[in-house]
Amino acid sequence: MGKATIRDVAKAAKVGIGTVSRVLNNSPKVSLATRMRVLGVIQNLDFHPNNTARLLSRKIRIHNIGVITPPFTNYYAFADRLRGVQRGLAQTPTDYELTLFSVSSLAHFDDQLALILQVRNVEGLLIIDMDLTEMQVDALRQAGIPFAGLNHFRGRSWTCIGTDNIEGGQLATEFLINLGHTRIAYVGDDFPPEYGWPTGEERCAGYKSTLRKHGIEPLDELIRLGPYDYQSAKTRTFALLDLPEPPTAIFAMSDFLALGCIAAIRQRGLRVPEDISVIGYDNLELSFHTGLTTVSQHLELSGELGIKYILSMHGGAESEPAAAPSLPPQSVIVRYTTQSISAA
Amino acid sequence: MGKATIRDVAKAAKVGIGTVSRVLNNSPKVSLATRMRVLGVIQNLDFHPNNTARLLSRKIRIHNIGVITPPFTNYYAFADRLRGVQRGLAQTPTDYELTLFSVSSLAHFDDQLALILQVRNVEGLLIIDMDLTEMQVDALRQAGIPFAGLNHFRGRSWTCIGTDNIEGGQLATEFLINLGHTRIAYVGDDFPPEYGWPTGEERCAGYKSTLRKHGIEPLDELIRLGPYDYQSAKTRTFALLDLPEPPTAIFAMSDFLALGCIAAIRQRGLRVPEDISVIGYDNLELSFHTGLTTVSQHLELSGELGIKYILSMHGGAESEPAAAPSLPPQSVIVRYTTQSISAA
DNA sequence: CGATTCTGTGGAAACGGTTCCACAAGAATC
DNA sequence: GATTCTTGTGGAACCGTTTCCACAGAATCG
Repeated sequence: MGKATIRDVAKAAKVGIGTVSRVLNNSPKVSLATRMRVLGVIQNLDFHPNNTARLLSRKIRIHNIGVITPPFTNYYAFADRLRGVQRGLAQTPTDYELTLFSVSSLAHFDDQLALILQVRNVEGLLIIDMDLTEMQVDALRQAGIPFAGLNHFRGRSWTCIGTDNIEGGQLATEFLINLGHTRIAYVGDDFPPEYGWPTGEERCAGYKSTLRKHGIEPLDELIRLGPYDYQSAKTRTFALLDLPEPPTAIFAMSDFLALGCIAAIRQRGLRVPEDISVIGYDNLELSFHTGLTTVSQHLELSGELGIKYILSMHGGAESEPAAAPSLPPQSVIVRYTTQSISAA
Repeated sequence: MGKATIRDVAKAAKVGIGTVSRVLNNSPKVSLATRMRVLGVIQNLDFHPNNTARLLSRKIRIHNIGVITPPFTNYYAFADRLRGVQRGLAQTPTDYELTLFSVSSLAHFDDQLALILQVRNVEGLLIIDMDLTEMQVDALRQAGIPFAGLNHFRGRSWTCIGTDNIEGGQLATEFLINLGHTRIAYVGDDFPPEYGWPTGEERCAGYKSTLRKHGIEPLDELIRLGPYDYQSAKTRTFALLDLPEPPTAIFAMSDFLALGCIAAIRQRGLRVPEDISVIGYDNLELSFHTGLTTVSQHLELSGELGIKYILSMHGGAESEPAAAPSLPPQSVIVRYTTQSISAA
C-alpha cells in the first residue's frame, strides 16, 4: 500500500502512463475530462509520485552537505557555527544544499551516522561538537564522504576545525591570575560528558595546569562539575558561594554556563565583577550583548572554514586531502564581568 | 565530461557493470587485481556515482522539508524558530530531513523558490520571516507542496504561524503609557523594508494607534526608521538623545534593535531604565539573558507548530488543509529595561 | 471531399544505478 | 577422474518517472 506507481494509476484510469505524467505536471495538453478522471484515481489510490525517479529521469543532480547538530542545550553556540556554514556556502557559487540532522543522544548519533552512510545522500558532512569513534571514522572514509568536525579535540586522526581547549583553559586562568585572583573556581560539565566530547575535560586540564604553574594547588571544593545546563550551573554556583571561603573568580567552561553563574551570584545580592569575576568561553554573539568576558573561539569562522574545506575536498582528488584550515589564535575578550582583585 | 556512468567505467576497464557496482559498494567478492583496475579507471574518468539512481534502484525514499531562511541579520530570531522546528521534528517519529535554503536578497528568494518548485525535492516548505506574492502562493499550491510562513502578516490567504504585529505594537505602547510615559520613541526598519515584509510597518501602526487612543499625537521626530541593523539602531538612538526634548521611553521593533538602542544610551552615560526605558519585541532567549523587557511572540513554538502543521498536511487530503495552528496570545515580558516614569 | 492541421493520447526508450541468476574455471572431495 | 564446491564475473531486468515519437480522430481548409 502507498506504493502505487504511475502505471497503477494509468491502468486504473484506463489511460496511458504518458497521460498520467502530463496530469502530474500540469501539462495543458490533457482534456478536462481525462484530467479529472486521473486526478480522481490519484486520490483513490493515495498515489504520491516518487521524486527520486523524477530527478533521475529529468537528469537533475542534487548535491547536498549534511550538518549534524547536537542536542538543544546551548543552541546559540550551534547557531553561531551554523551561521558561518551558511555564510561560507553563500560565498561559493555552487548549488549545494544543506541538510540538517539533529541528534538527541549518543546512540541516536550512531544511528544517524549509520543511516547516512547507508543512504549516502550526502556528499560531505560537518559534525558539530561531537566526537567520532575510530570505527565511525573508518566507515566515513570507506564511504568516501569528506567530513570535518567543527570543534577541536586533541590527537584525532581526522580534521577538526576549532581551537585548542587546553590552551584556552590556560588562557582564561592565566588572565584571572594576572588580575590578582588566586581562589579561582571552575564550573563545567561532567567527565565523561553525556555526548562523549572531551571539551570540558581539556579546558579543566588547562585550568589546573596553569594554577600549578603559578604555585596554586587546584582544590576539589572549587571544581564543580555537573550536567550541562543553565539551572545546574546556578545550583553549583550557589554551592560555591556557600563555601566558608568563596572564590573570588569563576572560570565557566562556556558562556552559556557563565551566564548561569552570574545569575546565581546576582541572585545572592553580590555584584559581578566587583565581588566575583566571571569569565566564560566561546564568545557567542550573545556574549557581546551581555558584556561577558570570555575566550574567543571563532565559532562562526569555524563553520565558514569547515564548509569551504568540504567543498574543496569534493572537487578534486580524494587521495590527497586539502590541508585542514586553521583558525586564528584564540584570545581573551575583555568585557565587564572581570576585574582586578585589588580594585575591589 | 564528468558525465561518466557505470557503463563507461565497465567498458574502459573491460569488466561487466556488475563488477563495477561491486567495487563501488566494497563487495568482498571482487579479486584484488580487478578492483585495482576498476578503481584506476574510476579515477581516470573522474567518475562519481549518481546517488539519485542509487536511491531509485535501492528503493529508498527520502522525505524532506525545506526551510527558507532570510539573510543573516538578527540570526538569533531565526535560530529560535529553527530550534522549534527541530524540536517538533524530533517529537514526531518520522524520517523527514530538513533542508536549509538561505536567501540573500528578495530576487534570490524568488529564484530559490522557482528552483524548489522546478526540482520539487521537498515535500513541505517552512518560510521564515518572508512574505510571498500571490503568484508565488499560486505556484506553491499548484505544485501541491504544503507550506506555511513562520511569522504573521495580516490578511494573507496562506497559513502564517505567528502573532499579530499590530496587536503587539499596541501592547508594547500601552505598557509604556501605563508606566506614565508620554514621550515615547519608535525605532524600526524602513517601509517598505528590503525584504518586503510588513512586520515593522504593522508594529509601528500599533504604536501610533495606541498613542492616539490616549490622546497623544505621534511625532515624526520620535519615529526613527532605517536599515535593520545594530549599528544603525545606535545611530538613530543618538539622534533621539540629541533632540531638544529627548524621549523618556523607546519602543524598538525587535530585541535586536533594542539592544542597539540600549548600547547607545549607555554610551552617552545615561542609564536604562532610570533615565530611559526600552522595550523590545521578540523575546529571544538572548533577551532573557540581557534582562530586556519585551513582547513575547513565541518564536520557538512557532517553529514547532509549523513543522507539525506541515507534517499533518502531507499525510492526508490536500483538499481540506488542516486548521492552521494558532499561538497563545502574546504578552509583555517585564524585565529590567523599563520602569515607571514617576520612579525616576 | 480529399488534404492538412490540431488536439489528445499511448507507450517505448531512457535516466544510472543495484541485484540476481547463470556460468566458467579452478580447488577440493571422494 | 568424475563430482561437487567455491570464487569471480557478465549482463538482463528492474526501480518509477519523463520525454519523444507515432498516431487516431476531429476540425479546418482549398
